[in-house]
Amino acid sequence: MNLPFSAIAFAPSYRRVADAIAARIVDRSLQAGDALPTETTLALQLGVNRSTLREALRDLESRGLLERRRGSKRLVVTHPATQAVAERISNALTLQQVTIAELWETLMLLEPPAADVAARRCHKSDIELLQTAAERFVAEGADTAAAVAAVAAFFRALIAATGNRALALAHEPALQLLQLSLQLMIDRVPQARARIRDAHRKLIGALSNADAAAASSWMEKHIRDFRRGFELAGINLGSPASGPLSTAPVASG
Amino acid sequence: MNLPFSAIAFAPSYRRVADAIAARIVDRSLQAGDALPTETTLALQLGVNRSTLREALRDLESRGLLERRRGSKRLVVTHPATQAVAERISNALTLQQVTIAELWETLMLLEPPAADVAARRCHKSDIELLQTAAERFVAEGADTAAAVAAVAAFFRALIAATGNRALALAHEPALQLLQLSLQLMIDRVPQARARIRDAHRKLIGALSNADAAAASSWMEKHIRDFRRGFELAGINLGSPASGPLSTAPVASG
DNA sequence: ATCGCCGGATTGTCCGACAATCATACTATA
DNA sequence: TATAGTATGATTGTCGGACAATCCGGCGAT
Repeated sequence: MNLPFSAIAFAPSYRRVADAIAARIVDRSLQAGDALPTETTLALQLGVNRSTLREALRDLESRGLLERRRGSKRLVVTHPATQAVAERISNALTLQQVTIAELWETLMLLEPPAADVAARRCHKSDIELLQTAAERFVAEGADTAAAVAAVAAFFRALIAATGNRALALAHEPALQLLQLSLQLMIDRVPQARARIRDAHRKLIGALSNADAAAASSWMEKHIRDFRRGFELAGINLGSPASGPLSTAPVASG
Repeated sequence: MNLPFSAIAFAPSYRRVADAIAARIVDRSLQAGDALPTETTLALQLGVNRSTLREALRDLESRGLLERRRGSKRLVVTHPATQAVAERISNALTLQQVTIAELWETLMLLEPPAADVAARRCHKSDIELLQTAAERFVAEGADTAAAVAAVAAFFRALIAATGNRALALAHEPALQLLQLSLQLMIDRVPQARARIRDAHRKLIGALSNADAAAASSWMEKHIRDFRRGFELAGINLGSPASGPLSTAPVASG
């Protein structure tokens, strides 16, 4: 019997350095908002060359653990923002060619019970956010992209009303990746706008009355409508969703 | 009236380079599995210095778009693995100090309807995976960590049975981050093992019979049990969940 | 207090270098 | 012939140093 050797792992130092810094962010000995020492001193402290350190910094930067304030030189410690993390996920899903059907189903599973929870918890301020999103949707006449953004904002506001950040992160990718299809749908299906507007109103009403059951069922109808809209618009539900895979220069603010 | 200037975005070239390469991976002109050119030629092609290029490569590497095969030098194009992406999310949630209650609630919303869907779709092979996970759970006597891993594997198998990858990614972070609490719970609550075992059996039965309603309701009981277990174990549901924030050296295989 | 200016500090980018390691072809040996 | 050993070249990881552009903070003038 030959007992198998476990492959020994050797990490190059740029990765060890990155992990060392990451560990200190995660265990909060480096607080969010703190400015990192300068590259030279950091390299000196860690005993590596500045080039090596910089490779590690790029790693951390792309993990969302570090970021550079606009128009500033120094790197500051940050915690990854929901939006940024979700974008990463969206990218991953896009690359795996996840279908529109899968994304829709995810929303279908997630949002109705989320609406239920939101109805039990939401405060006045949450309602107001929903209201403004709904109004923005109605206000957008020609600009379909803006209208779709308003729809997404409505969903986000609703999830925010649950106060559950894990939930927010879970639904965000589906939201991001469906936006293009949604836009196409609204462009092609004339009655979509009215139906979405109505759904928003009903949902706001249900949440205002803390009527969980109503909120859930309206949300279900709302999302089911999406699917019907997709079909009416001739969108192939089996086709992979392409999200905002724009690797556009991010103006970090 | 002063019309606001939109802040002009200037991206340093290491980021532009990273985005350029990322774009070619996303639009599949660089297929997964392809080996990248050598750093020198790549730097030459992109018109930047090798040091600069390497910073970009670290970025891509940490996005999961590139990886280095074990014991090899060349970087190859990859698509981010679910596991890796989920780990990123878990890290983000940890840093935001998401509470155990939030994670539990996410599972509570997600899994029952997922079980419903799974019951309608799952094949024999899916059932077998569930079966082995359940057996592994029973087999693990003393090793609580392994038992918890088996529980997680059961959940993963169930979500896999839905055939929905977006769903898989959505529930993964909650799964990862609850593992520690779950372990603690199983250690402290004697009857937990038996209840989990029973839940597994009932779920497998429901899925075998394609009984969606039963699957959903058993799953709901299963997860509700977790909460009761947490309370019995004296786990504070309001406390932030600390996941496997190990920045341990990853032996990429 | 606000504005403009200046010197030092810091980052972004480049160049060149070298040891360690990997890939490969070639050779020797059983 | 198949396996083990050896030599050679290519590639990566890491280093040191360099320099322009830009940011920061203080100082003086208004």
